[in-house]
Amino acid sequence: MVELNAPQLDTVFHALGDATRRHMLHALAGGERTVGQLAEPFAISLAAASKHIKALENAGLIRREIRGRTHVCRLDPGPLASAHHWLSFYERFWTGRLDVLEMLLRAEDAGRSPTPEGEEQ
Amino acid sequence: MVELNAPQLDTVFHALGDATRRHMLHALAGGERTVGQLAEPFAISLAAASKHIKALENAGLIRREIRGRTHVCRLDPGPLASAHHWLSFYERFWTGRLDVLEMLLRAEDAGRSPTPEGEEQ
DNA sequence: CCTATATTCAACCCTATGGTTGAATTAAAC
DNA sequence: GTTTAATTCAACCATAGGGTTGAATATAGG
Repeated sequence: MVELNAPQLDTVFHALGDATRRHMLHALAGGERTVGQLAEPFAISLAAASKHIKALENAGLIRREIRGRTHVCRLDPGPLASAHHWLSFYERFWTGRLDVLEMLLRAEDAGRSPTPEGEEQ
Repeated sequence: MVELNAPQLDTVFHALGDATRRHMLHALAGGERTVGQLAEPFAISLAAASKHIKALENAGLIRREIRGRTHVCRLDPGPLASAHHWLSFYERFWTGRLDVLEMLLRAEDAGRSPTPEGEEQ
């Protein structure tokens, strides 16, 4: 999996922070879609949809292939995998694996100022 | 796990779309931190840091407890779990589980216009 | 009480974002 | 070759975002 650096995570999470774009990704999970097809469900102009698609493309979430006068988009799961992986770091906080949690906290928190003692009990 | 609705996913992903805020979350993975402690690593004003923290709080990613004159923040993993879960929908696209992928595509894509034939080979 | 500390509030600035409309581009269709 | 269709481009508008500074708030400590 490709580890995204900070600026790339910025653009990926930013792209995901919009319901229209998330909906477009979901549509693309069903296979290739043209710009027109992606725009169709929304009550916005094609130009606006085009900007959303460009944001997704910019984040690397989709790839575009120009076939004649239509632009065909397809999902590129790589950045989604990276975002998923980034979030996985915090997985121990919502699973019951408190043993792992504590170990990691000890390790990562070592060498810090007064170091608060509470540590999520 | 709490399923976040669209507006909540908006705020969560938006909050994650900033390196400063992601860094703050990472710090909070090490235990409780005050506003001052969270702000310290960054070359920004305390007011700016306060806004970032408010964005995280607004997204439900952190909780704040006011102890005297200091505000102590701690991670709330719930929304991270929801974001992670949201991304998991796409997991089949980056894992090798093409069998599952194809089944799901067939199911979800049923009843759609010309239905492109390519379907990510 | 007075002072120092921790944090927010308010006003402001600049840039980015998401939307619009109308013109431009490109290719398919006839 | 003219028309129609699929997209983008450019200019514009309003609002949100992230930053600043200076004043306000509230509490801890002498």
